[in-house]
Amino acid sequence: MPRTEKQFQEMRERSRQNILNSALKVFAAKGYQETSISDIAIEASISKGLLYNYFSSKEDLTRSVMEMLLIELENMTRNVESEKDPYKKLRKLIEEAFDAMETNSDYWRLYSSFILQPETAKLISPEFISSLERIFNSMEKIFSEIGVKNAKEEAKIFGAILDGIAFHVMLEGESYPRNKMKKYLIKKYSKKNL
Amino acid sequence: MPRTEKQFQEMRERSRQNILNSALKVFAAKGYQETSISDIAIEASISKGLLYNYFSSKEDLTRSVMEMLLIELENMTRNVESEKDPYKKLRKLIEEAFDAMETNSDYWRLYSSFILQPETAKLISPEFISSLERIFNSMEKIFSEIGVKNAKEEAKIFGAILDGIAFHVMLEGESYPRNKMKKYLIKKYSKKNL
Amino acid sequence: MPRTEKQFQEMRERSRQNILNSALKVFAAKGYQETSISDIAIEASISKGLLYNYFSSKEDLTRSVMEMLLIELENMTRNVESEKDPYKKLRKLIEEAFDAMETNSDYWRLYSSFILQPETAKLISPEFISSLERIFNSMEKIFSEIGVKNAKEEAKIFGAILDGIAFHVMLEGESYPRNKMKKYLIKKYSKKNL
Amino acid sequence: MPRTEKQFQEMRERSRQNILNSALKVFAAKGYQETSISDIAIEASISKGLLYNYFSSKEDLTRSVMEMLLIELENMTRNVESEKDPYKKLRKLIEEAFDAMETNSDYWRLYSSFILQPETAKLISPEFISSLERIFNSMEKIFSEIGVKNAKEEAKIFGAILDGIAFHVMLEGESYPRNKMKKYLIKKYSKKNL
DNA sequence: CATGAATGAGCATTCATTCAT
DNA sequence: AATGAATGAATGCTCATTCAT
Repeated sequence: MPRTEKQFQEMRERSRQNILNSALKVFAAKGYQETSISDIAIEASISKGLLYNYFSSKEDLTRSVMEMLLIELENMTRNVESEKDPYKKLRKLIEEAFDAMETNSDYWRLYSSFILQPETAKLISPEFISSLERIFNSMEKIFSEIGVKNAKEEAKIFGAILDGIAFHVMLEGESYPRNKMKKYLIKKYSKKNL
Repeated sequence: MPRTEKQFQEMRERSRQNILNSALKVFAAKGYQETSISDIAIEASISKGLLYNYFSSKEDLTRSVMEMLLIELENMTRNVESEKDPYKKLRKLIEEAFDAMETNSDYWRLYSSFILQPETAKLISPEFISSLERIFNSMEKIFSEIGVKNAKEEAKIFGAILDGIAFHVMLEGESYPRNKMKKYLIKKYSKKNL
Repeated sequence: MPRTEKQFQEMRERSRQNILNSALKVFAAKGYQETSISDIAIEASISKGLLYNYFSSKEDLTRSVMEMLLIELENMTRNVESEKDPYKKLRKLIEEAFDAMETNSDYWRLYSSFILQPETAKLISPEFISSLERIFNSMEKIFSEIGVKNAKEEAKIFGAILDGIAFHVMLEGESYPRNKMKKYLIKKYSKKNL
Repeated sequence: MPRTEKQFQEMRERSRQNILNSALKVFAAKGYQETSISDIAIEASISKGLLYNYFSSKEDLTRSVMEMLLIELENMTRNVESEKDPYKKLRKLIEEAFDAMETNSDYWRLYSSFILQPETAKLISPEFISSLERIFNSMEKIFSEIGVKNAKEEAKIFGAILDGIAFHVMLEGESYPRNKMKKYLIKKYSKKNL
């Protein structure tokens, strides 16, 4: 009995996801430039040829990996929406950001380096920027709800603080006082101080 | 008759600077990995072989380029020391940072990507981190002079804001409201508001 | 439909042998240092890239070529073992050595130069020395069987004569009186004269 | 007062010898292929340019170095001529050969590898072969004086033994029983045994 | 005579991509 | 769909040789 069209599509999708996850894993571990198509095929336990059946080039694969990361980033901010209290939203944002630095530092590093390298930057910018705008907008709304003046600017500063700290953490590693800064930020952006 | 020792040294120094500047230019335009030694030699209008007369490897050249950038960065913060008034110091820091984003955005991008890519990061980290620490320390002193509580944390936040904004500017380019943010930050960190 | 595992293995083995034989040929004709990977690839009618699919480096390829030669050398002495009479063994050794000088002189030259050049010597020495020892041991046994006093030293001298002549043949080429020397040696090491 | 033509010639000759000795030293230490013109110029404490004032190419320099070695080799055998007794001549030849293996092993190795590598071999063969013939002839004369039958063949065998042992010593290094073999050969080629 | 900066062809090696099966 | 052998262009680097001074 031949497989149905649907089964077939599911198989393809699973295979595609397998490749994407493998690529992300190897990219994060070795860096983008140091990762060869071969490395990814091995990690995914498939042949190089098959990989080209799913992605037309290394560039195409890279673009898709970056889209994955983008979606994850958006999910992170979406989680925050479940909170009602805007102060709690801010607190959750801070906590999520610090958590990500801790547990997914390789991905953050990959993410940032994708953005900063001309070759990979050109693969994502448009989507990324609109995604970033959505995130800033939702932050701005939070500050508005709280009643902060200049909510737009404060949202941008808030975002810059989180990204700037992430950058410093990537740079200094363990020696950066992550915990102290997290607590300090939570206090600074609490009801009492805004 | 052979050239004098001094003549040779001058030739070497000129040639070395020519190569360093060319490398910086091409690295900034294309990114580190996409730049070949050939590209740099062409930009410098010399042969590949000659480049190796001055730098023993691509890594050596890269390290030297990064040292140039580091010195420039330190100069930037040193300028600030000429001010007496701590509020003016903060203002000058902000202005210098925004100026750098504007005029040297390629170099900033290169600089950040150097730090984020495993392969290039290892070439500079130690010096960079100690340089960063000096900068943070001088920021902390400024906040102390002003009398801000938690000067250490506030200095880190101040630095994170500047680097975070630089990151967002690299990302969004012209669409980022640099001027508005600069003014807002200057006001936020003025005597009236601290 | 993909090729079967077995088909791939056969392809690989054929290709590997092709490369090894081509390498031996070019090494023998031009010498190790003067032979480029390109030369070998051209001789083997494949791309340079493919060569690296089979051998991880020029060094690796060279090592494999030397192993081939070593095996051939051992086979030569092993043939001798089939004889029962120790005098006939000596005679056969002499004959085989002179045959090798004649038919495989390039390989002998390559072999010797491999051993004498620091860079290639390090690739084979251990195996070669133990192989040489085995050969000397079996020669010593022959002389012992014959009842020669100082069998060990006489074996070493016998080996030195063969290698020394080979060296002179490489040097003088056709002008060296190989045939006369072969006959003379056979007589010298015959039952009548020992 | 300008230098006389003669003084001038002497200076050039001294300079030339300096380069030749430096080249020999570096060739012997690092191997021919691994030695660059730069290495030799540094060893000779002169500039690369000046070296080309004395030798037109690396090949030319190499040829001259090999001629030096050849002359040294001939001197070695000429020393032997001072002895009257042919048995003592043989003994002295053996002793000189073993001494050379011990004290000048690097030069021997270089010498042999020169002969065995196609590229360098072509630079010397004709002179070398006639030199070798002279040496064989003088050996033949010694055996004739002693009254050995087949003096020509025995001379060739004697020479082959010495070269063959030198080859094995280069190969096995310290583990080769040089002293035992030297003594054994001296005895074997003494009045009592010939 | 003497210097060493400069050249350029050549080398070993890598890797994204193609393709016969 | 699936394989991995095969390609070829590109890369970092070396070095004999030349030449302006």
